Amino acid sequence: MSGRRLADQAYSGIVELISGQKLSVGDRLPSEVSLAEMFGISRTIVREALVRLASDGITEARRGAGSYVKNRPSDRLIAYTQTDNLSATIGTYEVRFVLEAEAARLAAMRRSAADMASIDDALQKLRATLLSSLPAHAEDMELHRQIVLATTNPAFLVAFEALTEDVEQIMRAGVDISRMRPPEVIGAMMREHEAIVDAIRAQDGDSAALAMRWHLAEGRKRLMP
Amino acid sequence: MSGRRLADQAYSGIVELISGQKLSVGDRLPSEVSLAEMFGISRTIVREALVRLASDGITEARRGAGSYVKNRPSDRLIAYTQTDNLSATIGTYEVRFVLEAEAARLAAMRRSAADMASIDDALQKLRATLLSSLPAHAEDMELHRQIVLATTNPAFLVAFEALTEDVEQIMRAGVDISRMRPPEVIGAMMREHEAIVDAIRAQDGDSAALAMRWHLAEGRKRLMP
DNA sequence: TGGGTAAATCTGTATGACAGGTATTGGGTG
DNA sequence: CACCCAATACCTGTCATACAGATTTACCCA
Repeated sequence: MSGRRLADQAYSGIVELISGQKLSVGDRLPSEVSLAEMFGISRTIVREALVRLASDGITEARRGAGSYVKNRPSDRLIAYTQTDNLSATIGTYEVRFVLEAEAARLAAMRRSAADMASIDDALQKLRATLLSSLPAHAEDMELHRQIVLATTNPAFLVAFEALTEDVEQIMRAGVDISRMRPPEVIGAMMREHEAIVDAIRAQDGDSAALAMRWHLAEGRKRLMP
Repeated sequence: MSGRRLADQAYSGIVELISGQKLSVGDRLPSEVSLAEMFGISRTIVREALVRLASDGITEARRGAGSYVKNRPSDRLIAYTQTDNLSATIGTYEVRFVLEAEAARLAAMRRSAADMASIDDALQKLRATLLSSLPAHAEDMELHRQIVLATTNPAFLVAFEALTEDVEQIMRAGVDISRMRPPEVIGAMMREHEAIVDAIRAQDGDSAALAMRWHLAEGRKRLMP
């Protein structure tokens, strides 16, 4: 993938160490010095990889004792990064359907005035960017994010951000966004977003969820004609 | 919270630096040496914090140039770590309702024979642990995980794991699990899980989703009597 | 003014060191 | 022989220093 930095290679190496063979949950993995020798790099870099592994919930470091396997990285999750962009994107949409539709419903039911202002602001910025024919992926995501925020449930945000990080990784890996926005589509995208925002404004949960589902379905169609 | 390690403090400090003041997306944050002096720690530790920030998608490091803000951490996400355990758990359940219910439906529709075997295996291990009156949180989560895996959609797993990591962090922070498992509850938990698994076995999506919703609702009740 | 080069700055990586935990071993005692 | 405790080896957390390679900035010359 992007293994330019040594720490990335070390990360992958340790993941393979865990996933590939006998290390199961609770097992101790080799000491930092051993890993450094194993991969032919310095302990500094091994530590960086371990920090990320711990941050990803795969390992857990115990001071004075060692690093331990906390959750085995699933083979399918690893395979995800090797899945072709299109099917990965489709899979992501499937989750967004259930997650964001419900988020839109809750947002409609709970939004504060301040939330509504943030959503309107994001919508306006999206409109401006869309009309200028520039890539608007960031603005699009920001609007969705503001809607998720309005649920006042941080757990929704956690799940949403895990997904978008994924999407962005896919995008970075090569999906051409600009291709999928012929001029006549821009108006449709805006109308879809406006329908969602209007439903949230009207505090109509069912309509918001429906509008979000519609919007995501249309978006998926645009990706796979 | 968990600020025992210096890198955690540095992480929070940098987040506050971005979130608290004028740093917006695209801005460069102070150099590693500056940050080290700022927090009174070594550059090594600053780097660990930056590695995690980059891993979390908040910053982006450009060799020779500096670290840049990629996504602003939302204030509510920060507040999440300071939310009391109970309401955070309830918030998580709200998301699990929509996410896992749909995962159960898809699992029922798509499961392979191998998936079914993994689910049965996880169920059996959960039963054994429950009957021995030991903490069974790990086994419980593993069963849910296997169900999510059976969707054959890695994006579901991404969202699910982001949530469970969160849940475990909450658990680690002090929720007493054993308290909430008086003997008469064990049978109920098993019946709920069996209902889900049976529906998946019968490839009945609606029943699976319903059983999962019921199970999560009961679980939430057990947490907040 | 414009352009190109040199200097300053910054991240990526390596090495060595020490403090303060944790696990283990081995010896002493009953 | 079994058990408890202390010495010891091992490990992570942290710091300081150094240098290579990339990038930005500054300056000088044309």
